[in-house]
Amino acid sequence: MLRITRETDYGIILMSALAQADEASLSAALLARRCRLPVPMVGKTLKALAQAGLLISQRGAHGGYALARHPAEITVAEVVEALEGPIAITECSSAEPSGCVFLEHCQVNSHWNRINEIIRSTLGAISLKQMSQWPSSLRGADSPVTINPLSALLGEHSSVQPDPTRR
Amino acid sequence: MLRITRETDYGIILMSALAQADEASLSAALLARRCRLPVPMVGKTLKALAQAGLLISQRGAHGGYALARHPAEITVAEVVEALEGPIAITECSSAEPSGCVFLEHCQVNSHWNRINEIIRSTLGAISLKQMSQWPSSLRGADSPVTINPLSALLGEHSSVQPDPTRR
DNA sequence: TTAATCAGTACTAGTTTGGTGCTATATAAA
DNA sequence: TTTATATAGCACCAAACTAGTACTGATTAA
Repeated sequence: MLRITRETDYGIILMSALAQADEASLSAALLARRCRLPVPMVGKTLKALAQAGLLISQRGAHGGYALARHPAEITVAEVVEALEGPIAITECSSAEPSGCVFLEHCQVNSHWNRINEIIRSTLGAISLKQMSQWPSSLRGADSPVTINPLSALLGEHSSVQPDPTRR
Repeated sequence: MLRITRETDYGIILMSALAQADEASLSAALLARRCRLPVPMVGKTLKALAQAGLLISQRGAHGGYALARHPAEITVAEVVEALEGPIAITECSSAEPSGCVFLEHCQVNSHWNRINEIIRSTLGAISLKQMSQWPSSLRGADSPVTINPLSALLGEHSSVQPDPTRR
């Protein structure tokens, strides 16, 4: 648990595929084939990403989707927030009022806010360029974000590869 | 989004209440009253936490629940995992095989594993004792966990208190 | 024996997720 | 101008999950 939705998973995969594609723009159908993902969901996901301004769409023949910015300047946090809304680990971590009248004597709320901030900045410290490269090159310092808890761990953790299956 | 369930939220609040209670043991009904949470959900949540070994339950009159260990030695990660199962930000980050046959040429999977590890160790670096204290005392160094991305941010971020409502 | 209290299970309404289908609109090229 | 190719925008659906309720049984102190 504590999981991103499958659509967000798709979103990251698709954006990564665009980041490392030779072509400037790719159609939804081609992207689906290249990433081996179901076509309808790919269309839906790309639409949402375009609406959020992370992709630029071109209609009509020879149309398709292209990254709106350089992959080093798009963060994982942006993609997650485009597809799931603001990152909020609890109801009370979100920007909108949650309607809880007990906040004033809630001891754990501010701690969750801090935890939320760490998660947000962790995801904000990883660029699409990094996500689109194979693990060994993750150490490259092309992230645009300065606060970077990720860097504290990179290279110190033995990369855990738990199981040989996906989806 | 990217949210813990409300039951987990309750779980942390309840464990924190136990951590700072004068009594060694509290009944579900009393805890519910003290935390202003719905009684049935409190009972359900406490049962699950006891089953996971984080609480010790005592049946019968004058029974109730008590922390199984010292609050400084119980982490937020443990509570989350007790109520939601293993922390896995994607299907493929979990320990169980996900059945995805494309893992071998999935570029983003290993990156998610690293992100997952950061989130897990962030939650594993925060003790119940810390959660049960008011924000200013969070800086105290009583966490049993050595790898601590939290420490990189503590004291540097201005505490954001977004909205005055909860639940 | 009795009242208090946890254990276990089953159930339900509502929401979210994952996915499908259809129609409208835009565009390049024949 | 027509046609094939694409995206845009809905509306819809089944399955799963979440949050919460209800009830019965077991345990224990007084």
